[in-house]
Amino acid sequence: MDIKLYNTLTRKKDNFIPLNGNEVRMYSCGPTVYSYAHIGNFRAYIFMDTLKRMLEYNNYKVKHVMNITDVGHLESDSDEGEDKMEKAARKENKKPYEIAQYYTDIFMQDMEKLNIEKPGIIAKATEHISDMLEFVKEIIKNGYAYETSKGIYFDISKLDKYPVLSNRNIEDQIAGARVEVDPEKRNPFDFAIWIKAPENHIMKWESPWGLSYPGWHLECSAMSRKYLGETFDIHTGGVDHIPTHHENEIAQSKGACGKIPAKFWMHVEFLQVDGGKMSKSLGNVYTLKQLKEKGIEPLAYRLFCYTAHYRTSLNFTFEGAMSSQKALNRLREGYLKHKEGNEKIDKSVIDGYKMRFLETINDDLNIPSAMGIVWEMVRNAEKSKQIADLLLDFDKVLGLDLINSKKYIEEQADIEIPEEVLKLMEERKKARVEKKWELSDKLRDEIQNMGYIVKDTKEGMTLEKM
RNA sequence: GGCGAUAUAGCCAAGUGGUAAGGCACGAGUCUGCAAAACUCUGAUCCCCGGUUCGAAUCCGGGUGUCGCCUCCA
Repeated sequence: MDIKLYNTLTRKKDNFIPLNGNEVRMYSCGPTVYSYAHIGNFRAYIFMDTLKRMLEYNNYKVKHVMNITDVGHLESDSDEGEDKMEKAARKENKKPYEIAQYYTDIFMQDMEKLNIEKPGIIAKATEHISDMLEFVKEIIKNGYAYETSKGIYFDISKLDKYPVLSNRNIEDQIAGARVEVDPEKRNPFDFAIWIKAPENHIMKWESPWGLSYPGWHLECSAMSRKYLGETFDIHTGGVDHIPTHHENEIAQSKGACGKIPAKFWMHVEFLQVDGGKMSKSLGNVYTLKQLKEKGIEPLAYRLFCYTAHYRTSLNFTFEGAMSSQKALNRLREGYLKHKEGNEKIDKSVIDGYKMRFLETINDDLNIPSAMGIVWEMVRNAEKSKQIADLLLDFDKVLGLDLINSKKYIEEQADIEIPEEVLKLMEERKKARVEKKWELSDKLRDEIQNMGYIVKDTKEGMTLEKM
């Protein structure tokens, strides 16, 4: 079945056909590991993972590369300010490499909690310095770069077209910009591909221009080519990458190889918080850990991301995240009911679900719409193993780890209960047998005051931590 | 100022020409001694104005609001 994907390069949904047979080569812009990744960052990685799963569901083999930026990303996405890594290192009084390792580890753990499949190749910038240096030399050799006192700059006037991803008019941009232009640059939008290191700079390498370090955009050009070749199928990132990072990446690759590296450029819209931007000054930059503290599982956040299409901005609120947590719990219970069901469902119904699901995910990864089908199945009054199996099949794309539903439900119930609460439980049980309802209600209140909610089910009393 | 998005029920949101998916909340009901949970049922004509069309949330024009990028916070 045809797959359609929205391509920022062409500004429309294009038919997706891999360049090389059954193999899809995909590159995703990964994190700059100078701090904790927040839920906005993870929206992008959840998208990247779901896209990859969708392609695999269509029987493609996906070769997936993600970078880890551990050098060269300056405070500004262009080439102003201090290196983010070094700034964090100074602040935390550690070495840049320690900072990188620490935040990379946490990042990978968070990825796992979100059930994001680890990309086959994870490329660290600092481990590819020689590849990048080689890339710079090629750009220079082809006449697309020049040296200044600060480093090697890419000369965008040598390109047939810049920018290619957006319709910006360079002159208008310059007129509206408030940044002072480096007088050594030939064009205001020229950017550094290689930066000469100041005396006190820690991360630096030998090069024909002395001790220096790579510009941020360079790593993606060099590493994507190394692992995926000069041209590959898909490049993913956040919308913030469109105007500078990806634009410059394309410029560099054209400078070195004369080609736009990826056929499809796919961008995830931003996550908003409480209707506005997430920003440190507002104190609303949340991490997965903070969500967890409020009782929202990472997988519930994943499901939350599925409420909106990846190309529309999604408004995060704790209320909204809680609703996804509840929905996830119901989804798990619904799955288990089907798993234990014995109804026979007509094959045409099952095939219908499957066909609609495939159609909708193949239409530019319309997961919100696909979830509508999932709920329709879950709510089907005829409880059937066929539906349970199909839900698991769909979960190959959704990545909600439904197969472990039981485990998650048990984990939520499996809490340590203090002695006193257990004692009150026993008393209440007795009261209920004796039908002393007033006493029973009183004991329930007492237990609740200690932080536990009592539920009377057919199987007996259960406790839930508040 | 430039560029780009977006505006659908209380909230989060699908839906690109034929009379509005889904989730959560609310309300009603089933169950329960009661409650909770679970399950079932219930709600919108789609920012405003004008146009095209037999027919528009969906296309066009003009407004207005919100958001993002260009500029430090993603």
